[in-house]
Amino acid sequence: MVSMKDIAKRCGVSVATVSKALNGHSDISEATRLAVREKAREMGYFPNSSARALKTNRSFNIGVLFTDRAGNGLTHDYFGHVLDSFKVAAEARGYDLTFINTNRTSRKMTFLEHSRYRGVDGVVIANVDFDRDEVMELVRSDLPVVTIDYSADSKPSVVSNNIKGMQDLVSYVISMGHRRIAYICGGDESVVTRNRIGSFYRTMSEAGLEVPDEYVVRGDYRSPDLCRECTAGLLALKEPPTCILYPDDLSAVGGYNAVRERHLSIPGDISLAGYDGINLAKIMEPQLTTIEQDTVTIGKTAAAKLIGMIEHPKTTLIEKVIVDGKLLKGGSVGKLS
Amino acid sequence: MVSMKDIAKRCGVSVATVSKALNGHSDISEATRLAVREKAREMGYFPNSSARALKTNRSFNIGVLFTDRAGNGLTHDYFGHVLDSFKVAAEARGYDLTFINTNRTSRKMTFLEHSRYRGVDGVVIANVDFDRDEVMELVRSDLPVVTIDYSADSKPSVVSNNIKGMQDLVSYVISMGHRRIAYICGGDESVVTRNRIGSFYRTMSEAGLEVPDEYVVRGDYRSPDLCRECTAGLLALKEPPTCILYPDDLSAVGGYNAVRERHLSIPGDISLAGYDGINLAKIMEPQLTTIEQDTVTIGKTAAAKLIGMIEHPKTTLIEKVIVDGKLLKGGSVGKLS
DNA sequence: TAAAGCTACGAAAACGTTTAAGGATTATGA
DNA sequence: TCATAATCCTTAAACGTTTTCGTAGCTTTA
Repeated sequence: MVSMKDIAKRCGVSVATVSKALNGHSDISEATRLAVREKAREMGYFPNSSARALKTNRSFNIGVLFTDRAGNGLTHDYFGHVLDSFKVAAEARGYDLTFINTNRTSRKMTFLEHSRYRGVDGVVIANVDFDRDEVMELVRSDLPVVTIDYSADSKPSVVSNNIKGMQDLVSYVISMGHRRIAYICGGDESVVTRNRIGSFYRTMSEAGLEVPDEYVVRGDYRSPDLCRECTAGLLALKEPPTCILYPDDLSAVGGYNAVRERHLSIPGDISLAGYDGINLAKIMEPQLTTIEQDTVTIGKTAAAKLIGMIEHPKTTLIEKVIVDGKLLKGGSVGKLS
Repeated sequence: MVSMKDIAKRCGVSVATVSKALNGHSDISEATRLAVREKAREMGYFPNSSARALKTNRSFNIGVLFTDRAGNGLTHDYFGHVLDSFKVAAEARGYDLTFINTNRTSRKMTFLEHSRYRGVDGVVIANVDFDRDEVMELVRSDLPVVTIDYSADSKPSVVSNNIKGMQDLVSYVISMGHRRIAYICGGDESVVTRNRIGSFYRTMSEAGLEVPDEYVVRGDYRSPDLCRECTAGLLALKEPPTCILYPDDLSAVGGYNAVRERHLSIPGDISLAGYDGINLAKIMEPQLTTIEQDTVTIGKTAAAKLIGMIEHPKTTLIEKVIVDGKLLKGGSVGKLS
């Protein structure tokens, strides 16, 4: 590897001059700056990130804490897209991404210890169990952190507007003539789940519609099988709903299956709607009505916030940014006369 | 951050002794070793990875080069699972993962330059365009590299057994009584595509079956829409196939849609089969017959190979490891009398 | 009792950077 | 003409490790 020392030798200047020339300090003449930069380019020089990090305490590396029940959140469509967008935005500003959600190492480090060990400049957290001590230790630390779809007082966050999303979806379904609307909701106690349930009830109530208790059942996220069962239960009611809402698009597939097993048609006999707007929703037949989350904006905004905290800690607000989703009208919700 | 210097001070020994005690060198007495380790634990010490990397040229960091046409391969179900498995295996051996497939940085680095800049110990490459100069530069470099689903002479690789997979699938379909089998294949010129096509023809031929030219059409990977069109074309033939194979499971969804649009039934009127065995395949109705790729083994093996190259360069073979998939019999392929 | 060999530790250099402080040369001003 | 200032560069220390080499003090051996 070619180092500054090599460039210095070839240019006949000191290492310090090379450093300053490359970093654009003002006490270097235009002539040497150009000469050094040219030689550096010619010799294929790139800085050693470890040395730089050691000296400056800046690694230009961002820690990623993404998990789901299955493991690392890498196989999760919605969060995969969010991460993707985050990555593009971060890289455009010179940051790389390193996973810090170690599954099991020899010596056990907490997430915070791992972050310090790797010297990351900041951490983005999404889709984890925020009740875990380890996670809260990180959130409460002095490290720049941004959380996605969860808000802590101490750190900025980017959250999807689940209240408005649910409201838009339910309003649309009502506008299509439905009165008996059921909701298979997520199985956890997260803010996301609570907000969606709350918004569901409120929107229904504001439209003057009753929601029988048996219309709101606990399903789970990304669980087509469980949601298939729940759907079967709803369809077996003596007064079944005319439309069923699911916690996410993947779960809605379970609904499609339950309906088809009974040789019913969508949306002729029953209407269904999902949430998230992943690719799958667009290729289902009939196309799934859903709320498309703006993963690009969420990821990009989170990256901007985190890098803001890193580079301008004084002027970056600890705020909660709310990103709206978009109603995607598919054929899965039919018009009731 | 607590450093070795702090521990040294508290223990009344030199920094060198602390380093050696923590790293288990033999020229340290049992007594001091224990004392140092205890203090380190007590003070919450963790090494500074930058300093260590700078000194030892070992970062315990692995570069990840995963892309797809859409971007970073993070939203790709099959490779997402492979990466997931790789990650678990690598972390168990103390390695972290950093992306090196930078989309666009201020100063443009090649993948190799980026790898050296970050000082990664090795790189895992999957699902990229291996014809790109940048990729081949990396593959041909002296850096430890392992490739997935592609083999270069100079580096070990882990590849899915597409030949056997296709053979198993086609044999099964034939055993179900099908004679007129069509194949919508991938749209690129990759080894994966070539091997599958070759295996398809060979298996058909060995069974004494003809394959009309119009039965093999160019689709594309993960493209339900294109594959829906191709399916429509096949169904419109004056002698349509009784079974259609797709390049992957997602694309098969396009097939399902095309069939349903025509009010035909699966597998009553037409049988379909996919490839990959992603979660989606298991929740489709009827369940999709497919070849389930062993993503866990692929990822785990790749990690073992790469770490082998890093830690024991002399004794690690530059070999091609072939991992078999598993036939998953769903209801989408029916029995023909 | 002296030479040799161990054992357990420390001093110091090195990895590749950044940066504060200082020094040499030239330009400016009275 | 001389002090002062500005410009451009160098020296050296530092970041937190690892590792080579040296050595003090002890034990063994003959």
